[in-house]
Formats: sequence, structure tokens, C-alpha cells
Amino acid sequence: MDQAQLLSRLQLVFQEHGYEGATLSKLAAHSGLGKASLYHHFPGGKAEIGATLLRGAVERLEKLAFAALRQNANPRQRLTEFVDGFAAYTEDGASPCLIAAFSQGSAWVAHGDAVAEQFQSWRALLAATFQEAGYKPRRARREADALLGVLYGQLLLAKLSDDPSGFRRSIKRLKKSLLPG
Amino acid sequence: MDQAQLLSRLQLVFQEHGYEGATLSKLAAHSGLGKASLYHHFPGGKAEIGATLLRGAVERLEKLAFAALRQNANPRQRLTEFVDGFAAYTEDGASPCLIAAFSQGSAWVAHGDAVAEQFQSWRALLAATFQEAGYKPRRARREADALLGVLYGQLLLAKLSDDPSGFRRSIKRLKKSLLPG
DNA sequence: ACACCAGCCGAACGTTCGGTCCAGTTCTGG
DNA sequence: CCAGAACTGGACCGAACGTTCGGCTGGTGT
Repeated sequence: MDQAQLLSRLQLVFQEHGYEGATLSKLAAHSGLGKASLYHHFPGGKAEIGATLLRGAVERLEKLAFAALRQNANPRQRLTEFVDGFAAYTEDGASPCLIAAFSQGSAWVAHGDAVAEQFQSWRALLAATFQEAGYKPRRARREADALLGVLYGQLLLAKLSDDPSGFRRSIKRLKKSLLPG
Repeated sequence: MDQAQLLSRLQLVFQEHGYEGATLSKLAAHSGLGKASLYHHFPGGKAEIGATLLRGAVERLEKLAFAALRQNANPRQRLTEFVDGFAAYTEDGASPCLIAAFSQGSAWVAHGDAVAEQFQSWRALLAATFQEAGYKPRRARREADALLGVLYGQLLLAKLSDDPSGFRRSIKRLKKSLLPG
């Protein structure tokens, strides 16, 4: 099994059970490897597995969604591409965000600082794009917060109500409201 | 110690560490009781503690926020009161929602069905209020989803970015945008 | 005065945790 | 072909898990 497939299997366990709930036994069983084999690939144990997956999730979200904001197309165009990228990252609301799953307990203690920093940076990037789209700085920041909020809120609601259709509808609506401006 | 104080101390542990991370040792230490004493109050053990807290959180959110929608004031007025109530429930974004904290792992397996059902009911209530405020059924449902999404999204962002100021700003903005219509 | 009981606790139960050890097996370059 | 690196499975460890039990307290009813 290659590294990518192993990581994706491990990630499923963390997404489903959260950090504390993702025990080594479950990780081993679900990956098809023994515990010792996991320690061969991740000498740092569960902490290293978690950190690796978190880094992977951040990179994926960066590449799929936020990277679109760094191009030099029309700002409105970039924003809708960002929204599309976020939807892809969450597989249309069906797959919870690993970063959010790490916002509790010991995972947050271990990685919270890095996550908070990353989010501030993303928030700034998003605000800058809104500014390019014509909003004044204060308003641009508010729009950025609102957009991130809607995306993560709908993602959580999809989980809490066990139905991702609201998420998909929100994505469509967001794109429509962003494009015309 | 009275029951209410005990419950609120236990709740802090679940909010901070999540369901799996809230171990009996932490619950005992933080409540000032021995583990065995917890079993006197909650014969069903950790599961019963979790269920009791979850029920309490649902009741609190219902009473603080959604109850406002059931009155017969002006719909717009009721909606802003609802928003205020939600802010109060989360202590202005500083206190994470226990219901959301139970959306992972074994807590979700045990209580997910009940939570999902409750959320659908709340969503319907919110949509009905938007309908009273003049929106057509489809649009009212979308507005209800959007409002819930923004609230929970900003709450999560407050946690992820370790800063509740964005949450407070969003509350203010929401109230402004709801009132005039 | 005595029995009673809610409330609480220390000590231990069996289980599972994250993590380690090591004897193998498989892969790979020379 | 073979030495050594890469990798694996399974037994195993101490610690922590959720849970249980017997017994200690202090207040209440009689």
C-alpha cells in the first residue's frame, strides 16, 4: 500500500471518531496494518499521525480552495472558484473538515496554535480578495468572516441534521451572489 | 453542592475536551467528587452524564433562543430576539455549543439520531418564522438555513481562530439586517 | 437512643489505551 | 544470489479507562 492510500484510510478514522476517539487499535484495524507497522511509518505515534494528517488537510484546503484566491483573475471569479474548491474539499458537504475535528481536547492543545495562525492567514487572504473586489477594508473583513462562517456553518449543519443537501444549496447560492457584483 | 452546579462543572469538561476526551477522572477531579460518587448521581455512568448534559443544552438553547420564535410578536422582532438568545447561549461566542461537541465519535452514535431530529424541528420553526416575515416557503427555508449556518459557522470560527470578536460582530450585523425588513 | 439512608469515598475490577519489543518475512541493490 | 534494509505481525508492557463494591459519614424520623 502506498503512503497516500494509507493516509487516506487513517484520515477516515479521525474524521469519524475525532482525535481522542481515533485509537491505535482502530487505526491499525482500519488501515490493515499492525500497530508496530504504524510505528514504523510514524515513529512519533498517534501524535505524529495526527500532525501529518492535519498538515495534509491544510495543504489540501490550501491547494483546492485558497490557491484560487492567489491567481490574478477577476476577484469575483476567484471567489467563486474558492467556494467551488471548498465544496470539493468537503466532497459537497459529505466529508467533515479534519481541521474542525481537531478543535477539541488534546488535539487542540497540541495543534491549536498552528491552526489558529493558519486561519488568521487565510482570513486575511480572503479579506484582501474582497478588497480587490471593491469593498472597503472593514467591510471586506466582514465579508470574509461571513463567507467562512457560512461555509463552516453549513458544513456543521449538514452533519448535525445528517443531510448535506442544505450545504449544496448554500454553495450554489453563494456562487450566484458572488459572481454578478 | 446542588445538582445545577454539579452539572455546569461537568459540562465544562465536555465542552473543553469533547465526549471521548471527557474521562471520568477529569470529570471527578473537576467536579470535586470521587468517581464512585458520580455513579451515585448518574447510575448509568458516563453515558448518562453525557445524555443529561445534552438534554440540558437542548433545553437551554430552546428556552434562550428558539422560544422567542414561538411568541406572537412581529416576526422580525422575534428573529432578532432569537439571534440575541443564541448569542446568550454561547456567551457571546466564548462558550462552544455542547450539541456540536457531541457530533463526533461514540457520542454521535449514541445521540446523533435525537440531535438530528431536534435540529430538523428547529429548522422548520425558523423557516416558519421567516415565512411569517413575508418570504415564500422555499426562500424562507433557505434563509433559515443561512441564519443557522452563519451562527454555527461564526461560533466555530471563533474557536478555530481563538478569537470571539468576529462572532460578536456577526451577531450585531445579523440583527441589523433582520430588523428593518 | 437507635435504625436508616442519601451522599460520598478508596480500592480494586477487567478492559483498552498508547506504545514497545523482537523474530520473522519481503523487498532491493550490488 | 545474497546481505542488509525495509517492513510486518503478534505478544507484551505500564498506565489509564469506565465501572463496581464495601464501608464510612452525618443528618432525619421515630
